[in-house]
Amino acid sequence: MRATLKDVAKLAGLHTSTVSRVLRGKEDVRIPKETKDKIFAAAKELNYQPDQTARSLRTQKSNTIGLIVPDITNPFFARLARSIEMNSFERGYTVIVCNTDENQDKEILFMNELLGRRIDGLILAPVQDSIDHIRRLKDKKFPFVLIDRYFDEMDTNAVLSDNEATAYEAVSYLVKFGHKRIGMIRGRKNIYTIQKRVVGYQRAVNDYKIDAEPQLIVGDGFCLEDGYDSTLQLLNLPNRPSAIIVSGNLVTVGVLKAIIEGGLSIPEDISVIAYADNVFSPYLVTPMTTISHPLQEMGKRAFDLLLEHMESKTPIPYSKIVVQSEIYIRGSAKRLI
Amino acid sequence: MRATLKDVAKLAGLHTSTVSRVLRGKEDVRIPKETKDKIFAAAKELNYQPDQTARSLRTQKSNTIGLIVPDITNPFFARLARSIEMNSFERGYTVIVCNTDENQDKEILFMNELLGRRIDGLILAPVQDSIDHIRRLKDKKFPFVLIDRYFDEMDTNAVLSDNEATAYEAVSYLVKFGHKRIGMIRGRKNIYTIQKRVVGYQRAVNDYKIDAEPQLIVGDGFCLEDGYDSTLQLLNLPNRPSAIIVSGNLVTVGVLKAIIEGGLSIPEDISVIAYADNVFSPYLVTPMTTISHPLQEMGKRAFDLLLEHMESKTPIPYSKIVVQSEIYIRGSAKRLI
DNA sequence: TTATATTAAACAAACGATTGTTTAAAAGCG
DNA sequence: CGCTTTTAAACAATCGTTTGTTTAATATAA
Repeated sequence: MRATLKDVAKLAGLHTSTVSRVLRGKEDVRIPKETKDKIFAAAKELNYQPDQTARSLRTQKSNTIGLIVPDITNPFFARLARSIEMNSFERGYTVIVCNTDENQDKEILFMNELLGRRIDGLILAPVQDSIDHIRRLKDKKFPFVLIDRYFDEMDTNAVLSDNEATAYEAVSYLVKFGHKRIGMIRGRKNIYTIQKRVVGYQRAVNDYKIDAEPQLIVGDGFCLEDGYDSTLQLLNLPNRPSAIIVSGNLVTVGVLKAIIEGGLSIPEDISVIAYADNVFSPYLVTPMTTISHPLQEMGKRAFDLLLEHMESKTPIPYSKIVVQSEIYIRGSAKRLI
Repeated sequence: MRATLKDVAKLAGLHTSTVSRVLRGKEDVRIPKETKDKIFAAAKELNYQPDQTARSLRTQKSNTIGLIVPDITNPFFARLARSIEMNSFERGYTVIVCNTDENQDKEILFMNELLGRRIDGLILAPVQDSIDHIRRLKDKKFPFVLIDRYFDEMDTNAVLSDNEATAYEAVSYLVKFGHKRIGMIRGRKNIYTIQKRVVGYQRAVNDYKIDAEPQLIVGDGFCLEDGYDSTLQLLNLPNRPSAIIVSGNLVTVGVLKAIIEGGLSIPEDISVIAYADNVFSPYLVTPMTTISHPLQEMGKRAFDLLLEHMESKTPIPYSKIVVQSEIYIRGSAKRLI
């Protein structure tokens, strides 16, 4: 069996309280070096390791945070998770990861589970089909930060990117290349991120007075199949767009699949700009022009923000951090003029 | 504050022990429906949720497992993690994920941290620079299963694929296409998986009596840069190979980078077969012929195996599960004859 | 009717730490 | 020397559950 404080105390011939104090080493109670040495020696001999569950129970702090994302398999969230995990561990926190699959029920289930495990804080990319459970979190002043997604109607901590701006920029870029009919494959409609992109797209379309048909905006999901189907929809339009803007790593793969299967090529037949974050983009059939996120930074800032809220005794104001995305110009958008 | 058992008990006018028994609902002690209802009502009213840390302390079971992988950002491990997480949650377990970055010290640090948190079991893809800490785990009969990697000198649970066979097969395939000089970019030398692939490669090279120079085997890492550098090494050989077999998702990207930058193309100038598991493979500059793993199955079997060992009171024999990898023939290997 | 069996629920001791409070011994001081 | 102060370490309560054991009340049997 694992050695407990009591074992160490017995071996050192001291009381558990003394051992605890010495091993924690926090208090300014001066304890003779001799005693300390005895305790350290005993702890070492027994290979003592404090029991986190006992400690958590007593201190009401688990040194654990939850991370709820749609799918860790998506490079976007994998890299976010990676950064969060690294930063957490540096500060003595451990991360429990949950995948919602964009399923609202699962998200709520996970949240309850995590809360039961007395996590100290939560970082989540919410499914956004409902908001009540998150409002409850806020009401009970539980520390959490949203990542990549947000509720305009609710003030919370969040780390986001400026999707409206980048979408506008993407359209501008294509317009400058002579495109007058641009499709958008949007990913899940309900998602904040996506809605902002649509807004940016629409604003640009209006500003530049290019084709603004509702059928040009399609899609409602982040799977490969969603990208595939959406692309087909656009391709089958009576007057098909000369370019499309697509959201999501997997969706982009679906787009490629549909275009290639349709015997078309990028950018000769159709131009593509993708919101994507993965190392493969430059090496695809056509090197993909992408809008990408500083994921490592986003992860770090999310954790730092969470930490601040977890450690503060008094409520502090929420922060909405917006990071800068970047367009990586590669070969998937063709100049028409 | 969060409601405790005591609160529920008070509201229901009963003792905590009774409440606990009813809420747990395990024991066959028959309790009047009336009493039960009172308790359920009270629990519901207070929105009672048991405190896992307290429960863990008492029951000596955390319902948490650890997962230590090199890098969750690598699709290989992301998909493994995903599968493990899903299966775990279904059985009431939660997963703490740690990334070692192939750093042995980190792995040991994580292991101790996780053990302190009283995880019930561990799944890990070890760094394999040392073995003592794992032997200790085994000695204390702590339930764990290795995934993708193994120590030939130590009998443990593991879920693996047959790397020697697939490497042999890959060489055979290339030989049948007329290749007589095949390079291997191996990834980290120390890793079991890699060593087996090298063995398979060498056996095939001998069997088919094709070029067997030691310089044809290069590389010692899983980063993009490792792939890049290794490719350059092979390309700069006085007599460069007509094909290469490469290990790792990121390494493969590095290979692509080097080949493209060198003004060469796949498979015209050089053929490539990659051990890779990602959705992009079919849509790369050249659709990549890959050897891929049933990752979902591997994750599931690893968890099931772990569960079996966690739940068994008596020690049970270790299992070494070998799953079937598959070669996906795409366009990156050229027929020379 | 008394003894026994059954039922329903309370009691109380853990689990392994942390931490406010107390005690006992040693040191300091006039 | 007698008193106070300081130091060193023990005491004991607590965190929120679970679970073996008791108790009290009721039902059953002889």
